[in-house]
Amino acid sequence: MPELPEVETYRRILERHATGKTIAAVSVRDAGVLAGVTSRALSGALRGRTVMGARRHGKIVFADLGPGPWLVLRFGMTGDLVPLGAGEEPRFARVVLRFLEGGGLAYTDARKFGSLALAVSPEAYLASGRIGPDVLAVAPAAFAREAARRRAPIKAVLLDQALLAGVGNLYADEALFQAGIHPATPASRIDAAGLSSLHAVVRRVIARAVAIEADWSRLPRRWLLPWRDAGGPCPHCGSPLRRLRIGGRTSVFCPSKQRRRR
DNA sequence: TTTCATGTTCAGCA
DNA sequence: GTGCTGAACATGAA
Repeated sequence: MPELPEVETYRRILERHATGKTIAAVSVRDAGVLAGVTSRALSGALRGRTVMGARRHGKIVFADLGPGPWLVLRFGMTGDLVPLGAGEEPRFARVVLRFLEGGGLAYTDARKFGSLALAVSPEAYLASGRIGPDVLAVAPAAFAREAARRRAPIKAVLLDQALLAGVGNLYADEALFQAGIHPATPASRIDAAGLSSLHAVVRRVIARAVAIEADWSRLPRRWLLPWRDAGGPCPHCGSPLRRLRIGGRTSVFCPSKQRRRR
């Protein structure tokens, strides 16, 4: 279940369960999740290396293995990172790492939209893809300036990883809900102050979700997300929530709180 | 059986 | 070249 808050919990899992440990074995159960590397090359590059730590940028996790290439983990729609005891192997495990000291980690991904890759460094990897600054790190003015020249719906702009890395479909809906902005509003129709405050809302929403470790049972009941799937009433005004397809993704919003502008 | 899905990428069009 | 939209990817769950 990976947007930035979920991916941050994966980073912590990696840090907690792998830091200081040495990779003894790499089992690729489905090479379909490997990007730009063969099973053999991945195993060769990882075996014998010690995990020094883990970084995150947007929805991407980088495992620091000391001198040599970094391991890059992306989670697609259904990726997860699962700590393993001896002999365990979860459903949908695609790659399994076992540590010399015992235990292991499984990279699971039912739909296989995620990927594992090797990179010279996080910086090199990010520069070669089109990944913008992490949403928790970028300055509001920079976001407002960029977004103001887009004519696409604000919802699509929030999801553009080249502009803001880390915002996904669900938290984008939450932020627009809290900001009172209709998801189909052309970004260029929102003034600078509106874009800046939207940016602040996005950061607050994502920071809060990180703080509760992306545990949805702990989401505030006044948020949209607990009610989003049920199509249930707006937690503020009771209006039936509405759904709309924007930029190929489903948007859920409150038609009364988020009025359409054009 | 059909529809939908927390992401990314690419072809095609204006 | 630029910006935008929609399809495709592979698969499980409702």
